[in-house]
Amino acid sequence: MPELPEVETVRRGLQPVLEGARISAVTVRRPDLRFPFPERFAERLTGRTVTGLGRRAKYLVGDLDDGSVLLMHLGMSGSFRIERPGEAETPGVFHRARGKDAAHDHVVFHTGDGAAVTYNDPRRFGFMALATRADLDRHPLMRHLGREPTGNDLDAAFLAAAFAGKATSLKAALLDQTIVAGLGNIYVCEALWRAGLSPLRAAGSVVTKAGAPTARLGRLAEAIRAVIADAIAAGGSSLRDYVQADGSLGYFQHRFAVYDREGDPCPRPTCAGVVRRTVQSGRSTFHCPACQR
DNA sequence: CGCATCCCCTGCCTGC
DNA sequence: TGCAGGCAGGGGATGC
Repeated sequence: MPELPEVETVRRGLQPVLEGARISAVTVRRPDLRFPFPERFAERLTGRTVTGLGRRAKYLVGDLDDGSVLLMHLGMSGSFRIERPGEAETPGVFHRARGKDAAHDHVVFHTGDGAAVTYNDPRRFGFMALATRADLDRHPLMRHLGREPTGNDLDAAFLAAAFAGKATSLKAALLDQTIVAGLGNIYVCEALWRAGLSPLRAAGSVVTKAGAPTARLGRLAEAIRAVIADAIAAGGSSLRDYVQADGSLGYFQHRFAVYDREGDPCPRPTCAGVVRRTVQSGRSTFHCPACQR
């Protein structure tokens, strides 16, 4: 999927269209995404006004004027596009550069002022759900989510407590959404490279026996926050097959330090290592064995 | 409970 | 050029 920075960028693109807008109609063209749509999904949204569009981890969270909440997850391949009458797609919102076949347009939200917001998702790993604002934190999809990687509350002490005693790898621990909510495969690889830590190392091994935070964990927390903040600032385009509506590719042009760079020299100036690909939990890991220990 | 594996689904890329 | 196989941003279900 779009990872957290991409979801945040999508949120910022949709916000001006959806916030304050009345939903005049909802079309569900294909009901079998990752999970079935809630009962009477379209009816429950129609006529509502969107009072706010937020984000929690990789979920878009739309508040409605009756206290209900629309949760949207983009899965691996979900994207939105905006169409207004007599206007091209709105810059700043990602859409797929390829494969954005109308066959995969699964949901269309029509607003009172004539805009259409279409959800497209070829792989159908995305989904939508309804909740209520009052119970949002207790909702099954939200309840177990861990800390956001965007703020200062992600620090060494928190990671120490979360990693203490864990035999699982640092890579797997950082992908665990109940610890840090919103990190995905790309940014975990990048953050571990920035922190100089091996993804293969046991998570518990970076915590002292007393469970006290280490300097390593301080570097890791800082690296995670920095990687995410940089990607959001750059417009979140980590995905080569996403473009902004003006055609620019954004952040992907930077490429990454290690992600998808197997065999390339490690970009750290003082390092002579070569980026290596391994598989952890069935997913690719990229790291430099020379400077990530 | 912690942890690893498998799977959902479609499209793109590589190699034969 | 066609086709088979591998791989992809996520994360829930299952089984040890």
